[in-house]
Amino acid sequence: MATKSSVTVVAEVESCCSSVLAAPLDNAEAAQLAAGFTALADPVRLRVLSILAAAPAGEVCVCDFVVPLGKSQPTVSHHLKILSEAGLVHGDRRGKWVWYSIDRQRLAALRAAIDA
Amino acid sequence: MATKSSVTVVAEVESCCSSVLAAPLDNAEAAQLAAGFTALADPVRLRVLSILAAAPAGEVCVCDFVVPLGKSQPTVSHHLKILSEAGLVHGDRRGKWVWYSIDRQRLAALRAAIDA
DNA sequence: TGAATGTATCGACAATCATCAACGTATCGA
DNA sequence: TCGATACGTTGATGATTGTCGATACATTCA
Repeated sequence: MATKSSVTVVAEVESCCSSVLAAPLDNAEAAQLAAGFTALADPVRLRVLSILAAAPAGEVCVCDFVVPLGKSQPTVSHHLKILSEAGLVHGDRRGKWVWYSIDRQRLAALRAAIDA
Repeated sequence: MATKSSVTVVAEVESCCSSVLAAPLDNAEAAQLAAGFTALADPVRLRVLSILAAAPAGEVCVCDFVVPLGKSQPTVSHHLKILSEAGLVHGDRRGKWVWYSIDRQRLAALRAAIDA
């Protein structure tokens, strides 16, 4: 990971159509897509998405990640932040708890980027 | 990236069916998938795939990556190795040259992993 | 065999990352 | 207002990564 814009690279990946396999990617497009895949490039974060997807209500409270992931609460919070900044999940505060859910549209955008 | 198996994680991602959104991933499956996405999590490597996909013959000689990528030959070789170890590309030596091509099947396997 | 060319590897460096302990912030119930 | 609980942030640390120069390996041609 050489280049990074450090903050929200959220918006652009969504705007469909930038497929790796279609156009010869320029540096900027490549960096935006890479930021998305970077969010997926960690076992803990993939398991976060897996747990979210398997949740009946489609959302999971932060505290319910700690035990299944076997990671400390700050570490879980860290990964959720990265997923959130990549636009792959969204957090919703309700009282003391924050419920996270998957943004399947954004996930689909990444999937489309490596679509033939 | 905390955990790493350091060598070829090639074989398992291919064996279909392990979707992040279907089953609650265990550590091993998550690590294998993460290794695949790690290979995609770099702008240079995404551009490598893009250049390969755009090539009329479907394959590109190593030397023809250097200028468009704007990276040194060792760096290009390094990225090709990573993509190769992830099973996303294959190199074919012909005389002095090595021609690389995309393994679209492996790419499809990663795509399927984030499929709803 | 030797020179030239295309690739891969090695060694080193700066930058980034995952992780946790400690602390700060926010919400709820008493 | 006070104490308890749920999350987020900060700071530090060890490991990994991307990069390049130097060098080694492989192949072709003379």
